[in-house]
Amino acid sequence: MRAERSPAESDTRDRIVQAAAALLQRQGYEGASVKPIAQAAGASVSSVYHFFPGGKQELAIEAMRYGAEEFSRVLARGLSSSPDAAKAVAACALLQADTLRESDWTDGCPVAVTALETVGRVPGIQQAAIEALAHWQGMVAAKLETCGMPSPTARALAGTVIAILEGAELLSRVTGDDTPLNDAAVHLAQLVQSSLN
Amino acid sequence: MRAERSPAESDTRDRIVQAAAALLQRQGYEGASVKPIAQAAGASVSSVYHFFPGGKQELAIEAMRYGAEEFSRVLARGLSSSPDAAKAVAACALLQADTLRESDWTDGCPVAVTALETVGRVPGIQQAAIEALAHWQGMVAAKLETCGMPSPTARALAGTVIAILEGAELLSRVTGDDTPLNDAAVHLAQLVQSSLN
DNA sequence: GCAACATTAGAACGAACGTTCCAACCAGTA
DNA sequence: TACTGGTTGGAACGTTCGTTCTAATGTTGC
Repeated sequence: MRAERSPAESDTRDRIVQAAAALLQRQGYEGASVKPIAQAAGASVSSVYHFFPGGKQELAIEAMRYGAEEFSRVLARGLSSSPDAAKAVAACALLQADTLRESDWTDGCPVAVTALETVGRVPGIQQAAIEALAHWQGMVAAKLETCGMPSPTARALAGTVIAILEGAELLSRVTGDDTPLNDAAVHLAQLVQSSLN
Repeated sequence: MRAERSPAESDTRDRIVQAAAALLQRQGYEGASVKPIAQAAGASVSSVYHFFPGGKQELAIEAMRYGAEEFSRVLARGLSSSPDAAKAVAACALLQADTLRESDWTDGCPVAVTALETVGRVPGIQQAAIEALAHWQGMVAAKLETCGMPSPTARALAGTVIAILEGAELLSRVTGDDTPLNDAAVHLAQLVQSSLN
């Protein structure tokens, strides 16, 4: 019937990537082992190695890319929520707080843990993390420029905005309390506002 | 001769804790295994289990406390570097950038990776992380209050200050570039300054 | 010297790790 | 029906994990 690619198998590959992304952001690279990933995806270990001949490392890189895109969409939604960059950036923090709270403090940034854990030891993962962070920074910088901020200033501030989001998420996840992210939202707006003057 | 406690054995215990702290912040909880820790400490595995009957978990908790105190000293040095809270907080970021750069991006926050990795799964570690973060936040808040900021405002802002430090360190470590921390220093000063008005 | 003690080296444990392999399973095509 | 090629289940590989155990090793007080 379908002549897309195959009957329904490529669906398995997607499930594996999603399950890997979920486990990676909860337990990190070393903590998320292959068997539980396959189990969570409703697949078998052989399927994992069939679709990812590069093994766990290749899967982790693709899972990180997948998670990074998901996070990009959340960021995009927050950034487009208001023409005012200060309000938009604050909305990102609040959106993140919602996502995090509703998922019992599990669905956060898919890059932080895995990247920190493997810095300088798994180049492919580090590279994927760098690209994700740069992409997010670019998104925020673009928003800031639409409000008249000069490009270099915007890039630097965007970096700190990402840093605040990452740091506040860390605090919120560890303490199991969304106060840090909510406070960060206020301070983000304040910082951006004072930079636009 | 010495009647302190014992001849030189408790020195071994300290070395184990230090080695564990170092490996934990580089590779996280799952990534830092017991044998390499003992090896790095110049001790044997039996010594680890002799001093820490609770095993890896007990060792990790104490190592995190040790690392957290070290980080507290860096923070204290930065905070006392200027009577102006804005400048003092910025100095913390620059100090962190120095430490990180000089150690080839390894000696950073001893809490972030391990805590994120074990959120909701190793209560003892999470608790130690919460205490460390709260302590640092308290230090920053105290500094802000000396500049006349009301206590609740200071506490909230101090939380975001810690978040920025953590987030910027994440970016710097992953990218291997101290630009995020240097930019964060500028924005930290700016944020605190605008909050003091 | 000897007994009592804390400390250590090294082997050993079962469990879990990432990975590989092969036999069975399906589609779709002839 | 047979054949083909992508997909899967399950067993098996060697390695490493955290942990335990037993001797041997100091070191301290008598």
